[in-house]
Amino acid sequence: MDGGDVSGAGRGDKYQRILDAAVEVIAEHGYFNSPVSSIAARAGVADGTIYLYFKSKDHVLRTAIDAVFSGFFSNIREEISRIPDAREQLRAVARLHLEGLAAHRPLAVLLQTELRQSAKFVADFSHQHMKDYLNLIREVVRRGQQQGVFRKEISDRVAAHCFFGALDEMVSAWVFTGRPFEPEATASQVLGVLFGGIATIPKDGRE
Amino acid sequence: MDGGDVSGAGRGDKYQRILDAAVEVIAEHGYFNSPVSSIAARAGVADGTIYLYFKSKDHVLRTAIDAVFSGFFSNIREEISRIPDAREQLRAVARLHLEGLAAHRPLAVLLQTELRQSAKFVADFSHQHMKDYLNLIREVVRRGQQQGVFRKEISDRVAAHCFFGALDEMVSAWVFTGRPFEPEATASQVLGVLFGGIATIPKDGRE
Amino acid sequence: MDGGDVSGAGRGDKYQRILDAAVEVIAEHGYFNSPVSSIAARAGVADGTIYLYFKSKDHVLRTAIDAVFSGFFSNIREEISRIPDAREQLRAVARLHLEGLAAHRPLAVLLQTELRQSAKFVADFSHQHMKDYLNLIREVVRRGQQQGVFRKEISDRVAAHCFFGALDEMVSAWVFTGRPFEPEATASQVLGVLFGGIATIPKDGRE
Amino acid sequence: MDGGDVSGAGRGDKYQRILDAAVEVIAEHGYFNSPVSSIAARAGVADGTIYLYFKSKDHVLRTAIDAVFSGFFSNIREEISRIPDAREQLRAVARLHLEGLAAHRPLAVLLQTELRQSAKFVADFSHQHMKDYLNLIREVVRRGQQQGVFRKEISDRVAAHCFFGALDEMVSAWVFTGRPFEPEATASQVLGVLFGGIATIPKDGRE
DNA sequence: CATGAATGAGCGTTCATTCAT
DNA sequence: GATGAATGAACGCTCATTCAT
Repeated sequence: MDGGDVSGAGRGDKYQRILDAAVEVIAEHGYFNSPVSSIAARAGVADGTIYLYFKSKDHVLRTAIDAVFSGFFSNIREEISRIPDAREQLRAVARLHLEGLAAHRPLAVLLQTELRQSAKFVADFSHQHMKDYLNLIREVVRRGQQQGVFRKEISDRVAAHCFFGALDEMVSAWVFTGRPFEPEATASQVLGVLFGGIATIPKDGRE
Repeated sequence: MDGGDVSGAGRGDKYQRILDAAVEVIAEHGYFNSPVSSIAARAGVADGTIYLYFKSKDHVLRTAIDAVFSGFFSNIREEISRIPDAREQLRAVARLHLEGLAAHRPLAVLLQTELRQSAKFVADFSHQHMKDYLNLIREVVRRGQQQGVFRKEISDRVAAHCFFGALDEMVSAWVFTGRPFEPEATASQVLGVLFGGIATIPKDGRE
Repeated sequence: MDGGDVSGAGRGDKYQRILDAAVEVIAEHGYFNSPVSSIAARAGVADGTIYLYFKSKDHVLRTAIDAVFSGFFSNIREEISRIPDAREQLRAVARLHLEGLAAHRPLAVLLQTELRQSAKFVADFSHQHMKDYLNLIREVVRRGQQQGVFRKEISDRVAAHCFFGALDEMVSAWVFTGRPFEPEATASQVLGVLFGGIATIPKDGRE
Repeated sequence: MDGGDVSGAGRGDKYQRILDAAVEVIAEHGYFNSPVSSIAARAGVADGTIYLYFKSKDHVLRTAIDAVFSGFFSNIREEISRIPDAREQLRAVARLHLEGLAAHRPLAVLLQTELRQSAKFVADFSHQHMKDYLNLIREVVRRGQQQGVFRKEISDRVAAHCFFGALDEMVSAWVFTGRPFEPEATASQVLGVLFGGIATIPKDGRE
């Protein structure tokens, strides 16, 4: 495009404005309750303009989510690559996950809601992102097991799901309640639970 | 119009058939891709009949979900009340949670997807169920802490979220991948992680 | 046709009313300039009602035209079957063709215009009807040649096209000018030209 | 900007390129399925450029057709003026008509289809051309009647319509079937039918 | 002259809901 | 109660046309 300025109403940054508007509007009302006209209005463009940049309403949402995941992944991978210890890697993932979403609530809302829509939408599209993310976590878990810092008797798959599920739930709780959210502290607490476990006496799965 | 709700199982089984049909159809195609006429057809009733029992399409879904949660809760509460040990109580919750959903895939699909539609829907409606469920888990955690079997230094809120999030994620993984699911074994694995933690050396949050 | 159902706004004949309305509206404004809403309004039904009876706007037009052709064909075939002489058969075709269209101007307009739309529409659909009609005429021509009443040295294909083309043009002239039309007299004149030819001296193709 | 095809093709031929592109594109997809942007793309100009030369999409098509008819007429008039015999004049018209369209299939398609779009379009616009053409033919017929080579008892109007209708149908048959077309031979066959008639015994309108 | 991004009215179609039977 | 034909508002999307560059 042309050199876009940030001059308020914006000039040449329609593409990004549409993406942002879509995330906001859909986060507020849901995908199927968000007419294209609402997204256009929020973005400050005409309805038809959206179709100059995207093939369909669907495509707008997919693009927005793809962009988020891409940025998210490359960010995490980069940070992780600089950390040798698997425990610290997992800690970094937790922090980045929570910080990333805490920084942009509409996005978090969207990820906790629309991403889990009807089978078709999720299966065809966002499921791949989920798999990628989970695989990344599994790798870290396996690395920790090789390093001897994570217990070998637990499944890396299950551990990764528990880890992701716990983080995801913390975000959901925030998103659906709206209470203040402190990503750093939350990450710390979640890791406290997941690393050390809930039980006092190492009775379960721990001899 | 409807003059209140149809008390109990009602006369004909149409009421229940509509609920079942709604769960199935919506699980397959999603809420917004499930015309009322499809639900009616699946239930074997006329379109208009649905409005004799429910005041809107929305109401059908809400009622179905309410029924599920109610049954789920009373079931869990009853089972738990017979168990003295908090660890065993949590174990029972995990088992019932996974078994309950494993036994009825369409329901599981619906809970993992449609329940999280738009923030508004969740906030207005299903969030209350979630809160009830989480409170139930928190109570168990606190009981365990009093009993000395769960570590006192972790937040019961965080522990409950981690526990629920982990279970939820296992269901999601099943729902979105379709791979065979063994609730008993899965419950056991999840508890292995959550009770004992991932880490070997009690470094984190554990002295 | 139209002079029939004057009985109030009509009740259960919506199917036919939609077809009639479609023919009228499309004849007046053309297929692409006739919104479904206009057809619905003319038929005295709601927009959505049209989709209870037809799959699409396209389908309405196809159905109308199919009905016309079907009625037209069976009518012509029946009349022809009772006539032994090929010349009289051709005469009957001409008369029925012109009378049939003269009796329902909107239909004639539609056949002279929309039926010849863009390649896809014509090729896929109405072309088959045309072929059937032309084949019927060719058969009559061949029969006349066998009977010795039509010249053997002319191609039945070309003769049939000339015959149809001449009739078609007479209809077009009427449709586009709006001048009064006498099907009987016109048929007679056209046959006068086609049977006897234009030329006085049998110079051309006639020895 | 684009630095495209500035070479050779010349500067100011845009007007003609747009007309040609319109004929091609509309012949392929029909008027209403041919966005202005497609015509512009085919012509190698920007969408807006079309509006520098024409005041609407409609105007492009009208202009193209006007040009065709004008060229066609002046050509026919000139050729005819050099021929004394009315039979040969008619023969020339048939040949030029068929050759002219055979030489440029997109144009033929357009004339057989889009020209007959809606009654309104035809009535408002192309009908005048048709009338001119038919009058030209009628003149030739009358001339032949005066020369004694055409039968006086047939209406020049009807004869002209039959003649034009027959030619038109031959073109339609070619356009809609796509079979190979030999204008010279076809003209000859059509004239064989129209000059000499179909019937053997001069029974009809011929004593 | 030429561009092509932007506009927004208008389209075909769907579907939650109503109501006469 | 039960039906299902009928409604009409609302949607996603297209494209003729304009206008700042």
